[in-house]
Amino acid sequence: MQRVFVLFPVALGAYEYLTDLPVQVGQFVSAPFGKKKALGVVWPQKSTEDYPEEKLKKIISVLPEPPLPEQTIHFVNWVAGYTLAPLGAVLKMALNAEMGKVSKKPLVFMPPNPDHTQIDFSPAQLKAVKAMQALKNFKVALLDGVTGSGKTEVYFEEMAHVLAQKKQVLVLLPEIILTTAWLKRFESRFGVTPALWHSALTPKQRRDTWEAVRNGSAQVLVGARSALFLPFLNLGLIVVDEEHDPSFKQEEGVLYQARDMAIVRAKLADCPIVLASATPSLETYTHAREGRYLHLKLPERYLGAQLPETRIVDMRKKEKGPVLFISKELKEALSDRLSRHEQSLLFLNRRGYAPLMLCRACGNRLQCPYCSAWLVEHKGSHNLQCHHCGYTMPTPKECPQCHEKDSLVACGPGVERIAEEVATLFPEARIAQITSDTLTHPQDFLALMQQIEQGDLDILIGTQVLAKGHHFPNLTLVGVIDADMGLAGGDLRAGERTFQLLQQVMGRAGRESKKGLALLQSYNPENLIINALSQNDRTAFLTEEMTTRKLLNMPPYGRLASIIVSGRNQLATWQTIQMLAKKAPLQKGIELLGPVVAPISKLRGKFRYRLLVKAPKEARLQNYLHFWLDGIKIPASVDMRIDIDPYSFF
DNA sequence: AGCACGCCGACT
DNA sequence: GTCGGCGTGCTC
Repeated sequence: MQRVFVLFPVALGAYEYLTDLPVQVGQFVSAPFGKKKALGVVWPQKSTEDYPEEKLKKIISVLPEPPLPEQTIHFVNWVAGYTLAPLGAVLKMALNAEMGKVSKKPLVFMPPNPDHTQIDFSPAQLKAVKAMQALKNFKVALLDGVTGSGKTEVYFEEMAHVLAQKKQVLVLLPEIILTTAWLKRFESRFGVTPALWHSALTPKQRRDTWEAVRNGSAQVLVGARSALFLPFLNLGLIVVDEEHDPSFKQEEGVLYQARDMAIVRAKLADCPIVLASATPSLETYTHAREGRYLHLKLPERYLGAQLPETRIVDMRKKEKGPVLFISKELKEALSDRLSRHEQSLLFLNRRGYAPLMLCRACGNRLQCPYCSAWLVEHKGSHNLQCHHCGYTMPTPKECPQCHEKDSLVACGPGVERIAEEVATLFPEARIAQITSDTLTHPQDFLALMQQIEQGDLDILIGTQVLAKGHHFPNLTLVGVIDADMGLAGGDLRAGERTFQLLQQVMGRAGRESKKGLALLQSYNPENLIINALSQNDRTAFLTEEMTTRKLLNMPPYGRLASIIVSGRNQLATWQTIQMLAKKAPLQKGIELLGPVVAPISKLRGKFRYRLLVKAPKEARLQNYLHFWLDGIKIPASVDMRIDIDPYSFF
């Protein structure tokens, strides 16, 4: 009889068991757990012998399944240690498949052919390819190139190089709905489609893909952030495309930044990792500038396509009239494109018709019953929606508070309202609204791309789903309806996000031989970010942002952790966070900010409070948090979670 | 009295 | 996560 630890895919730590079976670390076992039996993994953890042997239960059986690879076990341990999430919660991400099941007809992944196509590279591309191919062991490379500079072809070449060595490649992309265009490019380069990992897979696809990654038959796997936890045996390269994209930060369950964890994963595999972006995150850019990352630059647009001319439209000088959201300049530019049969894109990162409904009679603002957020009017679906929890109600005919009839007025614009205005200005134009409401399936996206390419549409009006990765050869005008929108709120990364998003959107204009124009409607035309965008001066933005962050000891020059406490009982929740704040140990250099009410103080019926821990870069932040929080009991009705390197301050 | 529901702790 | 125990309060 020996004592072994078993970790289950639930938000707990490993538990000790007795067994006389010959078990190895990583093997899947069935064991009694609580009132039931459960599937777990034999975990490498030394027994302290302090749990009485007579209380230990026995492992029931060992599954014939091959063991979880050692690197995956190390990775789970590392991520749990870093994020302070329960070990089992991290294991759950690695076992996101029905373990133990065997498919009769498993999915077969054709191997990608590294020599399927040969590409003619520009000198800059060739230089980047050569530099990457020289990397043998762990190294981070930033592939830094403007939209259309040919980053994808460059990292495809590195993938081909790694595939030729019979090693696996992991590609992380921000949002899977956007990958259809990417997959087409992959297929024309490698002759086959790669294995995919995303939330919409069926249980069988999930199981088969998991197994194909583990046994090495899936040589290239493309996925969203959770693909990082797949059991690669023989990983030779990781690519994180659009590395700056905020969707790499997981904001639910285990809170982690997939780009950062991907670097750790590459380190464990001792292989190179490529971070690709036209607008690198400040973190990545700083590492590259200070020489820790290899900085590969692709300065020109491939085939000489030009960047758009950019102008700020000062909305403060807006003329009086019935038209509200589209300026005279933008209207004229739209009219120009229509007469030349070229396409235009109007960008507004807000779904629906209006972000707020207000009663003219009593001043009531219609709010979500579960969140401290306004309900957004959606005319298309005749309802009001909460964009935070998904609550919907039919648009009322009267004010729910004072019952005055027809007193509700829509305040502010959403995509639907812009579309309405465009339809009034240009009744003959063929318009499409493009948001996550209208694009739920990858096929919809593909169909839309086709419509755009065939020239069936004149004006596209949409949110950030339009921002990235697509090549619209006849699109020559981009109008940003509200360039200031993302800058409000004072969140640490508001400026960075706005710059990255708008730079990407503006890059949609004029990608081929036709020169594009981008118009930025702004009420803050002197704002540094708006100016940097209009001058296409990334360095100006990055320099200013780095100076500010350095001055305030904010990331990447300092470290943050957020402690979020939430619960249905407002008083108990508030008392819990106050108690936590009171018990915070003093440590030189570590600052505690708060407790404060979270910016969205109530979400899905739960009240939320937050403490921010600010520490110097070299501080042992996790150790500090353990020292502080281990052993503190909080009421079961209150949830506490820790967000290391928080992105959202909601 | 009977039971539905929500809270709360245990899980080796 | 998932279970059971237990207290509260509503209904028959």
